[in-house]
Amino acid sequence: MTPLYLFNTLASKKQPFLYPSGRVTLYVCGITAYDHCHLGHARSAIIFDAIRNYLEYKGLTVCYVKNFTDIDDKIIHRAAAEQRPWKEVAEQFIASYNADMARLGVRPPTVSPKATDHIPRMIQIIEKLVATGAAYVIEGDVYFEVSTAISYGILSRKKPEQLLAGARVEIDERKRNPLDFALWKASKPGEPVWDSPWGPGRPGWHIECSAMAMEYLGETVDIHGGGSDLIFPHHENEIVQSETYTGKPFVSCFIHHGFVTIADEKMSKSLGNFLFIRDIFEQFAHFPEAVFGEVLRFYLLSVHYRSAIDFSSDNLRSAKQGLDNLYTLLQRLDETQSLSQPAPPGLDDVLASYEAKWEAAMDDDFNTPEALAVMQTLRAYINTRLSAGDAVYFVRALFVRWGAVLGLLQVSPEVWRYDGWLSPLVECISEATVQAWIAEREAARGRRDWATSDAIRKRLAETGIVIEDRPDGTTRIKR
RNA sequence: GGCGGCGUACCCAAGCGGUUAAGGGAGCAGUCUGCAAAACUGCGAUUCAUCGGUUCAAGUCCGAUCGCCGCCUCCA
Repeated sequence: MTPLYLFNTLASKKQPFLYPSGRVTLYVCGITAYDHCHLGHARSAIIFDAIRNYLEYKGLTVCYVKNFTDIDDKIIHRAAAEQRPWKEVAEQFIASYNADMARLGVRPPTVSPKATDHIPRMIQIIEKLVATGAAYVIEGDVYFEVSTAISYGILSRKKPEQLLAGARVEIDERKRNPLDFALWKASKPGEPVWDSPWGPGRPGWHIECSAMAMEYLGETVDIHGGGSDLIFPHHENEIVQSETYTGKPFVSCFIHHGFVTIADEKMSKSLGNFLFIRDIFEQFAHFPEAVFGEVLRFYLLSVHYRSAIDFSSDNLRSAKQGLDNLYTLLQRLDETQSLSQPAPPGLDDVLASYEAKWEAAMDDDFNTPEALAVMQTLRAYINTRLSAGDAVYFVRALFVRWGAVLGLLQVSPEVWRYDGWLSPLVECISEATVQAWIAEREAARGRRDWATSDAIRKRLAETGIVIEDRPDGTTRIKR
C-alpha cells in the first residue's frame, strides 16, 4: 500500500498515517438530537463516510463509531417548549438523522451509541478524576479543573491566559477557573436525572465522547474527527479529561473539516442561514432521491474537506453537470459495448496509471477534488477511445469502484437520466401523456412532417422535458 | 484584543519550490442531426489580491499591505 498522509490538527501539518495492524479506529462526534440536520451535518457525514470507505478500499478494517448526544440542554428546552418527554424529542431527531443519512447514501457507522446508554461509564471516569484531584464537586456539579493539566490548549493552540482575555468566557463564580468545564450537572426540577455519587444529575457534554470512544475503541483512538468548530473547547476538553484519566494519548490523529457557508458566511442556527437536508431534497423533489443524493455528495466532495464550501444553486447545478458527464460515459459504454469484447493491448497500463493517480490523490489527505479530476480526465480519454471504436468496457468497473468509495455512480445510468422523472413545472402532466406526445411525434417524423414534430418538441420543452433523438431513430426523455 | 485560515480564468476548484498553472461549469467553434437538443471533440489564465525579499528556480518560502472568513460561547 502507498502511504497515506493526513492533516493532523494536533501537529498542524500532514503526517504519514501508520496502520501496521491493518485495523483502524475512527470516532466522529455525532449530532445533538434536538432538531433536523442541516447541510453542514451532511458534509460532515459524507466526508467521514468517504474517509471510512477509502480506508477500507486500502484493505484496512475500520471500526467507525459515531455517537448521538441524546441528553443536552437544547433537547430539554425543546421538550419543555413542546410539552413532551425529552426522550421522545431525542428519538424523533435520531430517526430524522437516520432518514437523511439514508438519502445521502451514507453507510451506518459500525456502532452508533447513545450518550444515555453510557452513563455508568461516564460516572466511573468522573469518579476517578475527582479522586485524583483533577475534578472538584460543588453543590452536586462536578467540574474538571483545567489548571491541573499542563497540556491544556495543545489541540487548539490556545493559551489559557489568552482565552480569558477574550472576555467571552462565561463567568460562573463557583468555578475555580472560568475555563473549568462541567463533567456532571446537578439536575434542576423537572429535568431528566440519573443517580450519581454527587447526587441526581446528568452528564456534561464533553464526557460522553470520552466514555463512548473508550468503551468501543479503547484508550487511544487512531482517528478522531469533527467540524473545526469542535476543536475548542469540545475536543480540547475530551483530550484533557481522557488523558488525565488513562495517562495515555487519547487520539493519534485529529481530523477537522471546514464549514458549509452561504454567501461566504458559516451556516449556523444562530445566524439563521442554515438549510435542512430534508428541505433541500424537498426543493429538488423532481429528482429521484438517489440521484439528488449523489448530486449533493458530488458537490460536497468537489472541495477539499478542510476548506469552506459555499452553497449556491449555481454550484449545485455545476455539480449536477459534472456528475452527468460520468453517467453519460457509463451509459455510452452500456449501449455500445460489453465485457465479451477483448480489450486493446496497452489499455491495462493506462488504467493502472490512472488508478495510481487516483489513489495518490486520496492518499494526500483525502484530496477528493483531485480524485474527481482524475475521473474526469479518464472519462475524456475513454470517450476518444470509444469514438475510435476500441473495446473499453472493462473501465466501467473501475469507475464504479471509485464511485463506491465516494458514494457516487451507484445508480443505473438509465435511472439517472431518463426514468420517469417528473418536471416540477408540470406536475399535472402524466407520464402517459408525455409518452403519448412522443409517440405522436415519432409518427410525424416517420412521415417527415417536421412542422408537427417540432411543434410537439416545443410543447414538451415548455413543460421542462427535453427530448433526444438518437441515431437509431428512437427518442428518449432527458431532464 | 488573542489565535488560525483564505484570496488561482466569467463561476466553482486542484496545485504547497523545478517540464506547456489539473479538473468541472458557463461560453465559443467543430462533428453528428431534417432542424434542434443531447452527446463527443477542440479552444480558454505569459499568469496565480498588491508590493517587496530569499533562491539558479516561487501561486508554491519570508515580510508588509489590502480584502474576506473562522475560533476564542452551543455549534458539523
